[in-house]
Amino acid sequence: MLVLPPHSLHLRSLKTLPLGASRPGSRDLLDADFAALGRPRLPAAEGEPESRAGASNAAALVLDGMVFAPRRLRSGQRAFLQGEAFRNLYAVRAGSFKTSMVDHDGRDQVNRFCFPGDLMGLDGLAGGGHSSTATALEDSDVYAVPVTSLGDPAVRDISWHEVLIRCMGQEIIRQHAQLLLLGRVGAFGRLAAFLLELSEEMRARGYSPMEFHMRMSRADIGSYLCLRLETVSRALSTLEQQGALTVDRRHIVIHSPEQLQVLRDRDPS
Amino acid sequence: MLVLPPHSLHLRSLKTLPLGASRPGSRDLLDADFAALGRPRLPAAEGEPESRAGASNAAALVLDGMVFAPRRLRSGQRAFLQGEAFRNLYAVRAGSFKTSMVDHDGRDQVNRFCFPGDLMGLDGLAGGGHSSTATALEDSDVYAVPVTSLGDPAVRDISWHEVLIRCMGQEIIRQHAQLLLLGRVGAFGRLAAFLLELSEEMRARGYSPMEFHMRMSRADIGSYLCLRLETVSRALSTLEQQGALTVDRRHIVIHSPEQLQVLRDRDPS
DNA sequence: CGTAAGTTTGACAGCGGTCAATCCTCGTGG
DNA sequence: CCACGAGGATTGACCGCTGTCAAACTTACG
Repeated sequence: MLVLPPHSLHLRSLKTLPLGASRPGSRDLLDADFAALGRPRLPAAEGEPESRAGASNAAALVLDGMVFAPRRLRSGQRAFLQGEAFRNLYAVRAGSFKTSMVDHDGRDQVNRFCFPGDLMGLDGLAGGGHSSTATALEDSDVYAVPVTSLGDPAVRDISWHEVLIRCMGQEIIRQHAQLLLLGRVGAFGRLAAFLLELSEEMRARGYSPMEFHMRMSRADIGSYLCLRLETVSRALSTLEQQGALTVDRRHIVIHSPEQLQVLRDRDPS
Repeated sequence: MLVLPPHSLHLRSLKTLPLGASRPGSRDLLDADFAALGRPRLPAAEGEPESRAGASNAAALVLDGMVFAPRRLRSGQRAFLQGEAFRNLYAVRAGSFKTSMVDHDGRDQVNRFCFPGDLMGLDGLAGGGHSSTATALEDSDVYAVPVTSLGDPAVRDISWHEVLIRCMGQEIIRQHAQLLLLGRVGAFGRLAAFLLELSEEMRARGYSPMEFHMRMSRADIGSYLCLRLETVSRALSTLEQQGALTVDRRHIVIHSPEQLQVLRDRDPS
């Protein structure tokens, strides 16, 4: 049985707060936290001996039993499905995901892209089962956090509730900001905002914010931004012609973040 | 000091769950719950004697002190402002509100319309103050629920946290559904969805779902649906010409909800 | 090597945005 | 009581952005 070190999820929940609030070196702390949750392992049960380091402190005791072993998901596999009963929240340990909803016609809308440290499945907390599907964009690892940890009197922990409430508040703000974006700007502004968003995710995880690899397809990006994939492709090509960035397949090199910011902030439509 | 009867907010939190889950007569219960919170009163402090009926049961005791007297807001006044420190959640007692975000240019995006029983200000729970503004669309009453009730050990109540988590989950689902709508259908489908949404709100509160008065302007509707006000006006006129509804100023009579459903569900782009 | 999936690019049409004029309703003040 | 002005709503004209359809190309993978 794995245990949750103190603050690990709490720190993660603060990840998307204004960066000024995070102290330097916080990323290392977070990585350490996640590493302490257990080594990556394959889905097949392996009896590898568990290192119980850190299991004996107080916070770990309070949350003991709340987190299971990480699960490895191959690209395209789903952590949970829309309509499925709500059993777990999922914390991304490695890799990336998209969460999407499908309507009765089969068209699906991407709600969010998730990276290490992100919590998936919050919509299930409304009580009606999962209302979205989480699909791995590459081979990824997730921690499953059983929902029973919320209702079980033995595990009830106010701080864990507060972490959750904070995460959900951030999710709500994220969605509002997305709405604001869609109402304010056209295809170029939306794509610029998306690229800057990705860039920020990369920076927050210690990768280069100026050069990165997108794991999602053009169709996924289009769905996320309420655009057709052709429009996304065209806008990328145009931005490349304008010298704002270089795009090779899914590899992006940003040359002028300033230009992207202008498109995001001032481009009417 | 007013007290919160057992389940009152909890019942409200279930308001937007699938209707199949709500039992008949639930609306009367909800009204009774809100009525028990206190009579409507003007903002000026009036020393009218407080009826303490129901104050002595266990649930009321647990939540005692969490709810203040309702506040009367005139049309156009704000319950809270974007950027303001987060001090209260607000439960609508009577009237209606819009919550909106403004960007650096002053353009504002309506996120949601709120009616009696709705909880406003959930975005403040992320920890960074209010990220939106709540504006009364008519003379309205709200209950202010101090955020201190969340952190104060004396008032800590797991069920209250769970109510909040459930409300936030529903808010997240609502936003996802809105995104799905925007990506799927064009102006007519969006407007049809909006009218059916309003219709459902009216039905849930005991008013006629086929004939009602909209308190929001065309500009507000357009902002909410990511459309210009002229497009909203045009679409309304066209729907009227098609016989789906009658529109007189802000008074709506729906003649064919079926036609609206078709527009919402099947109309591409 | 062949098939499938993803991407790019082109042509074209239409929806919705923009600008503008007019109308209507309501509140205010003469 | 009426005149006036402001804000909201409607309608028209125009056009540009983006969706749609289609074809060609590249890469990945069996």
